[in-house]
Amino acid sequence: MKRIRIKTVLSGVEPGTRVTVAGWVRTRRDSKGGFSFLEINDGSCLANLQVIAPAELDNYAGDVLKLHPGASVAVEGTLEASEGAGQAVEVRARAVRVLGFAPPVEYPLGKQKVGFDRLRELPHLRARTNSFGAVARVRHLLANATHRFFHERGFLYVHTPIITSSDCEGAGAMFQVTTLDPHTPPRRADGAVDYEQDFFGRRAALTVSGQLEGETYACAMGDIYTFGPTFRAENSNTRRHLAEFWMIEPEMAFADLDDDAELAEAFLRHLFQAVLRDGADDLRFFDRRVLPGVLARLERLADAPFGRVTYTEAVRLLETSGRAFEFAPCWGMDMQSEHERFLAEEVFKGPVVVTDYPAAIKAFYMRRNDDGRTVAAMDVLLPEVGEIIGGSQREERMEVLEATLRASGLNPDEYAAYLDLRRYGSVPHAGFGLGFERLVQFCTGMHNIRDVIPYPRAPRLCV
RNA sequence: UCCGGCGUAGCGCAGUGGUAGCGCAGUUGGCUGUUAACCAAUUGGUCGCAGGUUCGAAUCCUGCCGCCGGAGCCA
Repeated sequence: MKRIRIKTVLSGVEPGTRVTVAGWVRTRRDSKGGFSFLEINDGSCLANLQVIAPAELDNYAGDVLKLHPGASVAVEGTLEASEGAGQAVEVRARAVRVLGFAPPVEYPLGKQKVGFDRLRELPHLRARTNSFGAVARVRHLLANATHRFFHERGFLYVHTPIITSSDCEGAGAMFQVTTLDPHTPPRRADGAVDYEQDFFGRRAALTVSGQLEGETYACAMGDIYTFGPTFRAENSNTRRHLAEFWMIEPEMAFADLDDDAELAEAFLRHLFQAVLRDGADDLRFFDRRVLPGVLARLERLADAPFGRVTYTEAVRLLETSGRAFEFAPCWGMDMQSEHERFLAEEVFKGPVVVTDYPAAIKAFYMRRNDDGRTVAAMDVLLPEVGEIIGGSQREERMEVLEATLRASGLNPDEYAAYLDLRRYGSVPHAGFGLGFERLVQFCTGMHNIRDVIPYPRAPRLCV
């Protein structure tokens, strides 16, 4: 079918031009003046295209008057300046071809309001709503802006594995991958399941992070990034967690924590500017219908310089703030979200990078600082959301890394490959991780993370 | 996982012990270059499931299931 997208039609096609558009009917209004109005949406943009379907059409009574929300049509006609007030242009149809009717009694997305909860039960249809169409477009923009940003800076996109051998991933809750029969798995003499007979000859699971594999490529290619799905089997029931989510993880060789923080700041600013530039219509929709103020928030952040503070200074700021927190701040604690928000919203009044956390509350791979009690870690905190990025300079000194592994109760033998990077031509390197859905959540103002990914997976949710 | 809230018509909701309601959608009719169209009529419910208290339960109690919010964990 030779069709033109509605986005294109609405962005400057000359009145008088013959066009063919195709899409789904949002609403139909009949006029006794001898025609019907059809509002058509094809997903290319938020706006609908108004179609004038004259009663003279052969199939007016037979088809057009039977169109309801959800029906699909192809319309051939002429673009005209609109006589009505709601739109600049409209298409006067010479032919309306029905591709598929949508029975109004059955179709769940009519003209009535449908809540996000209900739409979550209809993942195959919810992209046809204004909200989820807008989310899908913004999500695409952000993904595209991510690749552009790293490509322009010479970062290599590395595809890290989805299935990993669990031995090397630490103790997080993982989804096991197996082809063994769960009822009658092969057993070893001691009664344990014999994973040597499993598909991979050993236990395997879905990845929780591409970082370790990303580091191996950074320690050969220089600057790399990963952008792929990750999986956590934790029983988290919150509006900020998914069992399957996408993560962006850059990793830079010959880089320290300062380089890392600079990259994070430039990256976020690039993303905000890209979505403001290319997603303006959708952002206005979110600002109007989802979260008033989300647009101004993005505009503020797109140019705001990031604050910078060490964890130790941050705790002092919290302690001397005079603010009564639910959890009293003290050195050594993990920062609560109330603390993070206070720092970003009231102290720095903008994004802030907190660095050099206590070693005790951070992962084994983060580089020990000379003070012996902190590590070169950073979190980027945003107003109103808290942490959006977590990163660190990695420990590149083999003896220190080995000692930390042991102290963490981990077996260095299982990290042989990771240690090899330090054994052979070790270099300082640093990176961070950004949860993509939380970024989409932040930019759209959508409240629940399950509504910014097409098919959300969470405890008891795999529709 | 813990705490709190909710579950009533296709959808969004009201109804705190006495015959189950409103709005939207649907259907029918009317009207109109309409645009969240409007006006009138009308269809539609085993009140999440199971048990209990009571003359009587959507309403009170217990258990279960599901969803939402907050917390923890984190991204």
